[in-house]
Amino acid sequence: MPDVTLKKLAELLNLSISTVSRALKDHADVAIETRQRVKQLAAMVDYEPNTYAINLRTNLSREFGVIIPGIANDFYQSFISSLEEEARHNAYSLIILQSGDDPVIELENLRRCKQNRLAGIFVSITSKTNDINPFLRLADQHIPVIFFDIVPSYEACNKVCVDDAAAAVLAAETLIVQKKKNILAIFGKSQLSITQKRLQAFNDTFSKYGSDAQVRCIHAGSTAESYESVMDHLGSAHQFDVVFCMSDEILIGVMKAVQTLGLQLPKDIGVLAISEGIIPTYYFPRITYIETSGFKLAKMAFSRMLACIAGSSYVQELKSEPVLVAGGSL
Amino acid sequence: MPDVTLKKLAELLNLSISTVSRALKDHADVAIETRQRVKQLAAMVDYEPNTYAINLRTNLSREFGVIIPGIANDFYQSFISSLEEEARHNAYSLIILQSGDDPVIELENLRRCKQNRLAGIFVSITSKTNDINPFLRLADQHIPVIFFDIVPSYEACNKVCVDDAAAAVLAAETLIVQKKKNILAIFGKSQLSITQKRLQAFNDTFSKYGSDAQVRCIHAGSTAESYESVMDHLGSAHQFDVVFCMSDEILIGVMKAVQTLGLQLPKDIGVLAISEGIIPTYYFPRITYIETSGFKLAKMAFSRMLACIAGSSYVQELKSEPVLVAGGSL
DNA sequence: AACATATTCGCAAACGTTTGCGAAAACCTT
DNA sequence: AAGGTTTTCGCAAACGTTTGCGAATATGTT
Repeated sequence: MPDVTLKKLAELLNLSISTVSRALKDHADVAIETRQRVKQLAAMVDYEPNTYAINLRTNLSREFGVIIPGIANDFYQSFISSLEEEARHNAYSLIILQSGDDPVIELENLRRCKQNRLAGIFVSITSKTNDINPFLRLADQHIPVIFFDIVPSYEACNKVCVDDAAAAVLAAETLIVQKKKNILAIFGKSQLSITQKRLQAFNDTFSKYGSDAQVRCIHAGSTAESYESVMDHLGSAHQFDVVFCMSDEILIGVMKAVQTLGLQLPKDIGVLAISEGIIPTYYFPRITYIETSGFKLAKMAFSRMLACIAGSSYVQELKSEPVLVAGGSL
Repeated sequence: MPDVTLKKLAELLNLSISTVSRALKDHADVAIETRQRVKQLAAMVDYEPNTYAINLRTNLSREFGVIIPGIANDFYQSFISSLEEEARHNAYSLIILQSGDDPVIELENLRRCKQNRLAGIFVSITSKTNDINPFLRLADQHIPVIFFDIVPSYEACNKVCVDDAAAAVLAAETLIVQKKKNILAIFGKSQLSITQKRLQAFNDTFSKYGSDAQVRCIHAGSTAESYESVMDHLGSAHQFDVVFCMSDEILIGVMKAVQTLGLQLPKDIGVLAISEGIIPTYYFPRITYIETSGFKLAKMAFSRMLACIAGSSYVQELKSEPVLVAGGSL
């Protein structure tokens, strides 16, 4: 039984296509009993409206594009998971496009979003994206673009991201309250804006409170580098009482080192991280962390998207407030 | 500058719509120089064909649906990541639908796939799905369905999954070769077919080789349960020399317990897991595991899908061969 | 120069749906 | 019973594209 269309239904019912169409959407123009006849048959033969015809006719789409560097990341995972739920509840679907942190593929993905005339796009740009004009141009085509997580710096556009500064401040305050005096703080690649923001706010906070803590800041570009650094610094007779990790990636390296050295948390060393929230539960005791959850961000991004579709034309930068989740590592 | 269509191009060039359409796809019926004129203008004004019109006209789609219980899972993450790459290279897109392990939502998602007349769908069913007829009926609509990972048991359908038995056999053989004598083996929920297959093959292998190893099999339905079990069994003066984990979920619980008890790998206890491959790298030493990678599975699933679209009508059950990845935990 | 063939292009229908508008039929109102 | 409303429905155009077919023009052959 191939595709059943409005035309077929109309023939079967001795009605016109328009009447069938209207009946199915409870249009007041068609008699109640006719509506029921139509709906009954439609259900019987498993009629499903052809989305392509609808989208063509209405020039509207119920699909959002999501362009991200890569899906294999706890943050994007929770973001997408949450976004998909929101979308589904609003009868939208999600199309996932990975750019592999390659601006060329990213552009190609953007082209496809445009070609598919999607209802809107969520995008987390690659670390190498420097021209965001192609994105902004979509706004002219009435395709709203919401940047999230990794967002362009200066331009006027819709952004939804973690409040990096607030997270770092909260981390620093936590350490100060806990009276940690010798802190090993590990940050990511120094050229990344996220690193710069967190590092700056972290250090500023210690100054602001006039803390006398010794803070040793180092950079690690990967889990492996993070591991090596910690092995070096915590090797023997170290003087640190806590390690701060800027990200999950770094936390993993730190915890590997902790295991290698056979250190006990929090007796031998404390650990505090900024994290998406999954990784900290993998260890004992559970790591204390500042949460930068993709879930919340997705909700914010989605409602911003709906606002844009509804006509809101002004741009806005939203930040998700980080919270401290206490584990047993401090 | 709103949408530019073939008609607009035609007017601008003083050509007919058909000629413009043909020119853009290098049809031999249109003069070489005309083609170039057309293409040039099209590039200039950023023309993008309207996908909806094309799909409607050709009754073809370049989108695949992916229905999974939930995206927040390392296995699905690597599967989707890999599948998206394959899709992109073949000019397809991926629509992600989560069923939240709820058969009702799963059915709803299926309906949407049908409504969108997708080119095909990949589905990993929920643990509670018992009627797969709705899926099979899509085949009548010429929408190929490829089941992956969690697949229905008996019916004739296209399945691509991990070779559970082979993975368990390989695990058992590894333990036998390493001359482990006291084995604590932790499996998932006993009613899951994946658990049954792995448990059976695991035990059978010890029998087959006439091993004299003591194997204690227990079940754990979650990471937390896994943690508790290990705490009980490895608490004090235990006699085990190795713990086998059927899955990542279980491995995480085991490793938490190992950390809680302050055990050193592999000196105090050995650990072997069946895993997707990410989690084992989070620990020191890296956990030795049998790999059941989502990447490989995705490639297999995708090529099977292409075959189906190309007309292959027979169904097939494909299994991905597991491999042993040596870490330092044995 | 006459004809055949090749090249280049346009007409028009079709895909399945939505929707403004008008027509027919039914129902009131007086 | 005549006019006015309301209810119920169908006609036809439109969305942007593809494609079979035929027409017009150009090219080749004798």
